[in-house]
Amino acid sequence: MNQPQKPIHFALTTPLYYVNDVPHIGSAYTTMAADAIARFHRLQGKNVLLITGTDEHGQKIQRTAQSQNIEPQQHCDKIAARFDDLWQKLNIQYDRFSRTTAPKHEKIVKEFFERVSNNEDIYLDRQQGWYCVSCEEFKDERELTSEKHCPIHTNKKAEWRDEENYFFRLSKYQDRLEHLYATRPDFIQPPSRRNEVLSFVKGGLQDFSISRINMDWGFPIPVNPEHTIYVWFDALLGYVTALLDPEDDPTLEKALKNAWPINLHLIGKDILRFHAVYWPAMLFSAGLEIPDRVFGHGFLTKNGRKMGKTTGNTIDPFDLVDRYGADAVRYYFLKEIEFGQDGDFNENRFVTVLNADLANDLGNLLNRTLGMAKKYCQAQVPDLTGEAIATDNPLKNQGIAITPKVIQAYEALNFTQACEHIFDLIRACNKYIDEQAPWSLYKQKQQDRVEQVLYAVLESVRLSAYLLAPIVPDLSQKVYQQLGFSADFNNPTCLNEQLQFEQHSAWGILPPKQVLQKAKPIFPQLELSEE
RNA sequence: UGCAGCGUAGCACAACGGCAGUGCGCCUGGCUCAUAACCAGGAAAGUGUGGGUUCAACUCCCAUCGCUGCAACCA
Repeated sequence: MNQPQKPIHFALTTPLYYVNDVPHIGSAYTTMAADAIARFHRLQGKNVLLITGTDEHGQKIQRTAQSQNIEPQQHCDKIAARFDDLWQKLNIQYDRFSRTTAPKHEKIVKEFFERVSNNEDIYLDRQQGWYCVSCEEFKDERELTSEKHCPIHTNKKAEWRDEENYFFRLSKYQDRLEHLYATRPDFIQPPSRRNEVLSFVKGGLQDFSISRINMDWGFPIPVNPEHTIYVWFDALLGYVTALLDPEDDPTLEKALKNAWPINLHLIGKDILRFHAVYWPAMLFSAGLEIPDRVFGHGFLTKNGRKMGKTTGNTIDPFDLVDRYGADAVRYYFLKEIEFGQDGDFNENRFVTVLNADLANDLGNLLNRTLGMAKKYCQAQVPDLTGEAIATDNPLKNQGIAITPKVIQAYEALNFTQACEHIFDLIRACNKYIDEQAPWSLYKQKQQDRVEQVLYAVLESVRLSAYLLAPIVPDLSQKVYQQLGFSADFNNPTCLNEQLQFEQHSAWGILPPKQVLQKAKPIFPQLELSEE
């Protein structure tokens, strides 16, 4: 028998990214945030399931593949691999990579469709109108430009379509959705996004089409193979398929057995409606529970301007990681951009922020302190414990105070605030060293005081690194290593065995006389590199 | 056009109706343990604009300008 699995305590998803093109910075942003949240929960000893993946069906994919003279599946495989590459580079620890072209996914979609259909929520109707292939959507005539071009894809002409489609009876769920929003005010976050959804729903819901005709890259509608299931109905269910263990039969029952409902869907604000309106309605129809929370984060700009391939104003995530490293990229986007709001990427600012926080405030702090420990304490942690440090020691007090604040910030997905609390402590350490001037105390032969000071600083650095680990795991790892720990923040087993939260999130646990390693800059100062 | 939000030092953000703060940058000084680092002091906004309520307004109200988001199937 297999060992009984620990139940999932926290399941979260990124979107299943559309494989129309190689991953862009927006996908990376969502995924970095998701990974930080996942790591935060794992740090607390929870069994976490982080789901990401790719959405691979639709006419756009079909046509893209065609234009390159390859099979759609070949194209999908190629692009999906690129996503995975980027996640490796960014040190993303996902648990499931769900692809909508997976055979087991088809089974799940079919079963789900039948449930919804049996509930009489699917019907056939005629749809006429202008269709943008790039959006895979029907457009209102008034939305289009005078040349009948889609407003989003201004280089593409919309096509006139007159076809029969299957529709999902979204309108039926108007009341239940409104009740959901009213009774669970935290379901949609942040509040500004919630308001948008509320006002949208208040305007009255119309049924939406869930199939396309004349398109074969996708799953056929079970009752009518002439029709292909439209991307959203298919893609959202990828979250369910992802829950299947490898040995499971692909049934809804199996999929939902241990991690349903999902605790958090993390998405960009552009796909909020699908997750906050369509998705819960689909789940209502199928009789499934609703996820706990949907968080729509903001969009990124570059140098204050909208990003876009047509304007050439883009950020290549691969290039950014290659030039600056995963921790730097993760830190900038999570700390420097308020999560939920739009934010800007500016390379100048990127470099100054990283140098100020990671190289100078934190990196140099560790470096200078280890230097003193080597000179004054034989490269060992002073023979003290946290308890031996005076109760009025400012670092001790601040160290004790920050953990609950940081936890709260992480739980609210407020990475900026979590970092700010941590860096308050780090800056306090630098100030404390200056005030205490251990080098003078040493010359005055006040060894006891030197040791008190260094212990308090080393321990505060340790705590800071521990609390930063969800955001900059490799950096935290280096700090811990130099402080004489062997545990690895990237290794889940270590988290449970050597880095337990109750112990390491407390101030004062640095083991007396632990042998310190050689000081080596954990984060070298960056220089603004040429693009 | 309708609904929502935003507009605060050079930049990015903060401020239960009660002395407008923080980080980056800038100037001056200090220190020497340290990654030209760190610490201290300073210059710099009177809060888009015009009214109103109040003993007191960045905060509440009205108007106005500017920007952003949403308004049916777009990461």
